Amino acid sequence: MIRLWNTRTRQDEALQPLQPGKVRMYVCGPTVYDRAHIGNARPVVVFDTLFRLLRHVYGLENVTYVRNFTDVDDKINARAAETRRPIRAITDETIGWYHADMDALGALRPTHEPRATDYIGPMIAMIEALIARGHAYAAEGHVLFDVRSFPAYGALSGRSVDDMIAGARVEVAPYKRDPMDFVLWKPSSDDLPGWDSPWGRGRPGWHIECSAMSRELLGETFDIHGGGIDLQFPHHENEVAQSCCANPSGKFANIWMHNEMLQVEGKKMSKSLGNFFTVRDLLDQGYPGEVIRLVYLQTHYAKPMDWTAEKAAQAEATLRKWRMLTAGAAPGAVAEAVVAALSQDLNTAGALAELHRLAGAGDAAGLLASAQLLGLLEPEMGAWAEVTIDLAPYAAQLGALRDKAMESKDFSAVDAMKSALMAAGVEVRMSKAGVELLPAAGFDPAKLPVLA
RNA sequence: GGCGGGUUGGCGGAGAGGUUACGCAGCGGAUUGCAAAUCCGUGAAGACCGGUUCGAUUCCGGUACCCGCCUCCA
Repeated sequence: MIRLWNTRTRQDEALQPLQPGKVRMYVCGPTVYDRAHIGNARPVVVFDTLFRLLRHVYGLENVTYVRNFTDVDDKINARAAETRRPIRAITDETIGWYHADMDALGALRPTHEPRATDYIGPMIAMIEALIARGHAYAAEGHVLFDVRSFPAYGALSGRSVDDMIAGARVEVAPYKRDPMDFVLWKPSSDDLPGWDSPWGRGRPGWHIECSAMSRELLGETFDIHGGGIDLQFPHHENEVAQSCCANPSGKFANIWMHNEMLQVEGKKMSKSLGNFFTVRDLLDQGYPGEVIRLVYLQTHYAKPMDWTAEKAAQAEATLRKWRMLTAGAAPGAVAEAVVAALSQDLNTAGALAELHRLAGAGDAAGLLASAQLLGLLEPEMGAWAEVTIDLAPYAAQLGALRDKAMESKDFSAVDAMKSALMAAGVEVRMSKAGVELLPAAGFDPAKLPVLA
């Protein structure tokens, strides 16, 4: 039994699939105009982990996961104008980057990754239905959603239309009936991408794509809708309004899940503070994707997460240890305690504690299988931890120096070499049995001492 | 101003109304030429003020501080 915190009802609820035995999930994906930053990656890892849990519990073929690409947006248009490149070239390239970067974090590809521009027809149809039902109106080439026509508007994010207007930082366009009315369709000038519609050549507003694509691919109602908490308002609120008003059933997503934001070294990530990183930046700096993933999993998804270099170093040390312990082992059964922790509102930190327990008990098979449920210790993600250089000659030389020193009682040469090895991130183990060298956290072959 | 979230030991970070979280670091011991690794043992917490309770870090109320959204940037 999987329990999840539903931000819509503000309650902890048991996941009871609307179609018994089959789970359908929709997560808001990126607007593709630039590299994904590490904040964008958090929902990817969070919902990938949920996807993996769902597949484990319900079976691979019984979970449908949809994550969209927003490839029509004014940010993309601006990027195209500024670089003088075709829009499609920018979105195709960015999608390629996104795939490469998220793959590196061990995120499985969703079942469907629809592009908004492939669903303009369904969007137009949905907008027409909203007009026909009296929830939207056309004005000056725009189509707007009439928020006063949907009494539940604001319920998802816990606001009321009147409160929001009191806050009054809303753009009041003359053609709006109510300041909170939002755009479903807007006109495009000749230099902007546009599609023919009953309201003239134009393009969709931001929110309608998720309503249209989720209905096409998952149906009017589905089980889980996810995304960052920053999307709760207005994006998700507007999705709810559109879908509930356009769908004959009047229903939409059952459980809403929102992940909290990410900070860097205790501060909001921003370009002005110089703490803005893309996933690719971190990968290029030498942080393995698996290490980044483990850092993410250490914090419960509903709490703010802080990215720090210190955490990454600890995560790297942990993964090295686990990889060493499980080297050559075949995955056994996934530990029940790990599934139980994840089933409790995706308690990844609790699941990791269980992994530490398995490691402490020396259960390599259980550790491997359980870690892989979390997307860790996957064989294809372990290249970074593999020893690419043979340390045996170093061990031999250190051993020889040590043997000499045992007789002469002068250990200075041994200590010097040991220090050099440790500076290169090598763990030095000397015992009666001999000398053993292992790569440890921060291992850097370039720093190894020169052999005599 | 409106709405939402957070505050746990040196650091990170969970669960549970009463019994050891866990990881890293620390301390004592074994071991070691010295270390490392390993093993054994061990100290350390719940922002603040009230309330409910036999008992709260865990429930309720308030205060303070921090963060996010409401506005292009997640």
